[in-house]
Amino acid sequence: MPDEASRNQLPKTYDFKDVEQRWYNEWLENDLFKATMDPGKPNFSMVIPPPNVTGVLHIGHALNNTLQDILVRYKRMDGYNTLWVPGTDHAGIATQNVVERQLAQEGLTRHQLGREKFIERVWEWKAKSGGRIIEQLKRLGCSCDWSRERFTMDAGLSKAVREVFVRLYEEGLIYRGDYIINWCPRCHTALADIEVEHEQAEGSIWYIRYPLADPDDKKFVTVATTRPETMLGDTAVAVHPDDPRYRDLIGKYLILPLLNRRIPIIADEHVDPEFGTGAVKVTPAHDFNDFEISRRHDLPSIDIFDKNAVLNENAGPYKGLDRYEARRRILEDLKTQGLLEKEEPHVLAAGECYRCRTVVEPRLSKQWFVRIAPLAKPALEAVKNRDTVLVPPSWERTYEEWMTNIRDWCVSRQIWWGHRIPAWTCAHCGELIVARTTPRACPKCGSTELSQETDVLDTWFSSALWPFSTLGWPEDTPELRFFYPTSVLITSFDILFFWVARMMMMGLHFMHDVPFRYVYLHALVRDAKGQKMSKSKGNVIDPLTIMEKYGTDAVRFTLAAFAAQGRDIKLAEERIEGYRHFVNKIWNAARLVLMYAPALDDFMEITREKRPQTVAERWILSRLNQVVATVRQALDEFNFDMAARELYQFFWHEFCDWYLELAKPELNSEEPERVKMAAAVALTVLSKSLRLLHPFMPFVTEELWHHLPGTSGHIMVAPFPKPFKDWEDKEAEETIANLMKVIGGIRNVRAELGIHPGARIDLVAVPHSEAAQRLLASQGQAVRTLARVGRIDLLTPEDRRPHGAATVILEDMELLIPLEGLVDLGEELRKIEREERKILKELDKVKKKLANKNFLQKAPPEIVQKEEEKFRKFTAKLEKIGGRREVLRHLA
RNA sequence: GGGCGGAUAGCUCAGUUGGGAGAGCACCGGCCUUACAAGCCGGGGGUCACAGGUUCAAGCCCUGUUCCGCCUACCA
Repeated sequence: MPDEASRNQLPKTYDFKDVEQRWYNEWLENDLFKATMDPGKPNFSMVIPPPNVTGVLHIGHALNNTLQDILVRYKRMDGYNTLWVPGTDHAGIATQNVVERQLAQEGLTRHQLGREKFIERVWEWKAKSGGRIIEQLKRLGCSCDWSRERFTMDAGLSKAVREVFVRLYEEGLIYRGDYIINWCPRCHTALADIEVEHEQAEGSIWYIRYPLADPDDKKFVTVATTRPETMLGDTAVAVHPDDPRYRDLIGKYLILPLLNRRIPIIADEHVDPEFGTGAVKVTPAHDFNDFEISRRHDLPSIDIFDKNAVLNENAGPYKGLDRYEARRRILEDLKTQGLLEKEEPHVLAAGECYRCRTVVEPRLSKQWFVRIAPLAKPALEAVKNRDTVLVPPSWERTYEEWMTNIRDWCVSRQIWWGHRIPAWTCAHCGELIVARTTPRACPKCGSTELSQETDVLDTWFSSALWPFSTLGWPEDTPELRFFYPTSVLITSFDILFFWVARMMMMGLHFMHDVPFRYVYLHALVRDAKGQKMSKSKGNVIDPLTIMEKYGTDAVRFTLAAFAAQGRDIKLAEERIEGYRHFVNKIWNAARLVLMYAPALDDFMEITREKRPQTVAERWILSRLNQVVATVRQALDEFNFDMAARELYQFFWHEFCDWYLELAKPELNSEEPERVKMAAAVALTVLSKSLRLLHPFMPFVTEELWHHLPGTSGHIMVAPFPKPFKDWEDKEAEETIANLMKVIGGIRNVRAELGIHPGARIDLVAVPHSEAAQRLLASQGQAVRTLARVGRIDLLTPEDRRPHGAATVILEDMELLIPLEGLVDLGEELRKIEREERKILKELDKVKKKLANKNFLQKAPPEIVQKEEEKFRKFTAKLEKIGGRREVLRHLA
């Protein structure tokens, strides 16, 4: 804690460098992030979307975790038991790839190392570099309960995975079977449908002739295909049963070119006679549709690829060729034999592995699947009846669409890093055993020769359990009872299906309740031009670099201010620079307020008992009140951008630009009571603003908090401001609004006439109402200070106006600035005529409305009243402008 | 093919029950005014994509069109 002298003396600019580290450590040392389980308080809990252990903090993480931290800090200050569970994901394929690349540098493959040694290597790597992203989250200021950090491969979480797998198997919701799946020839594993990405691209479609085995009037059937190389695995050609072109051929045989295999012509409803030639080659082992057809017609499957998508012995002369080389050769050979009819351009969307971008190969193999329909149904219902609310709600339809058309989930992966599937096969009798613990002997035949399934589970299988596995499930822990379901999940929309949907399914199935009450889906961070950031494009904004450069608070505030619902964030470095200026503004406002802190002695903040005196004081407190309400509501509704903008606008343009300027005369007054009151109001607004800002900018607010008089403890656990009804003051707001018009008008005249900002000018004011008189009487000091006015003379509307004066005309007031010689009366006349025309136009619109009977009848009375008020104001202003115009015409 | 979102100032975007078009940045002009030049003061700039409709009243609601994104899909 700073001593009294340093408390009130701040350096001129804010240096975030040492501050950030210092306060983060202090929060940690004081256990301020730790969850409490006080039964007397409401709960707020979140689980972090676990970043990959391999990961490095990118701008998407920065956004995601900033938003979570804002919410959890807000709730913590607002008196909730808060729990934010952090952790990382083992990211099977990605992590395995990283370690394999390392091995490759040593000239090794994982196969040379063997499974156990390889896994050891991965753990070693994880111990050494796996914590990097966690450290980076700390730099971002995240207030996670680090004592509860979890990893998806931890013993506890692994136990949960086994429990879930076994239970689902016992319930018949997991099965093993030979099906066609997406195979990545580079990662050497099966992928789930959702892990395959489709990008449209220009390609070709080839028309190939398959000769009839017994030619009659027809010699061949032409098929169209985008993948000629798969013809080696063809076991039939299908046509639509009603297609007149082919009806007679059904049941006959074709000779598959190149391999000379006899294959039948079959009839299947699936074939679209309109497309291509209406005849489809059927390759059951390498195409999803063809696989379905083959099952309907009991056709054989011929796998022509090995795990690298290189042609195998079933490909005859093409054995050993890579699939693309094979395609070239096959097309060449067909051409030579006169069987290639034509090639046409064709748009297609080949599937790519989401981890490595290799084109995937549909492949028939033995895999494990989760039967999804029974799990998806309740997950769909939960969103429909709003047990879980998606924000923004536009995602509901997308979610529904996906949940309705979802297919069974392939969960087995042919890699080594992950949760090994708890299934064993008996070498003796072939029995399949699925068990929580390693079985010693086959329950059927008693043999001890059991071999465990070598596949591991999809990483998303374990992350689907995250909201309850991290809280201790399958044990019945106090945390689980206290914090499940979690309050909110904040994540990026692109993992809605990968992760959110699966957590919904698993949560409902195993916990009998949704995993979270709200899901807030934020957008992607793109570059300034709206392009996705990528290393290859070189347009990446690295959060660590910019945090280093502008400070963490500026980065966080920028991300929050741009986090509008349902829209991508286009981020440019200039934005962050702009918000760094805001951080500095806060710093300097605090410096000013603290200069007057000694005057406060015991008085401190404004409370119920201490009533503000001046109109400005009443005004700023009234505005503060509204801001408190707005910020709270915005955060409650996940409108982070609105909350941030409101705070920015209020603090800078109302508190700094107007209140502090208006307060300066008070602060420098000879009367101690006035100084005290002004300082107390300033301190109150500052203190509450800092608390409102703390969730967004934890560091600078904490630093300043400790310099404020009368504070204790840390701002991160100080109460979040609540609105205070007594401070509402519409009258003060109106007065200050009018004062701003007066000062603004005079400043405008000064600027237009090129009067030096330091020079004092005199003012002649003509009030046309009592309110105007009161304003001039009570706010003369403010006008003199903020508009650099010397004398203020008052005239009545009947008095003669001074010659050669610039004019400002308000609704109930004329302001004249006598500047003989400086004012070009001709220009002044033109200006006033311009203004007159503008008001006439406005007045015309109002008149039309008021003349409209329908408007008077149907519009709500308060709107009609408003229009009448406008009519009155415009007329009054016009009258004064007209008078002034006449005067100027005579003079000019 | 199906679905979703966007089009508002030069740029990036707010505008939540329909009721006088806003902010930040950029730009122009003037200021080192004792908190802040990372600042202060002033200023210009918009047929709210287009066409209809509902309404006393539309940036906002409805219909259609154009353009731009994204997601999804087994026309080979």
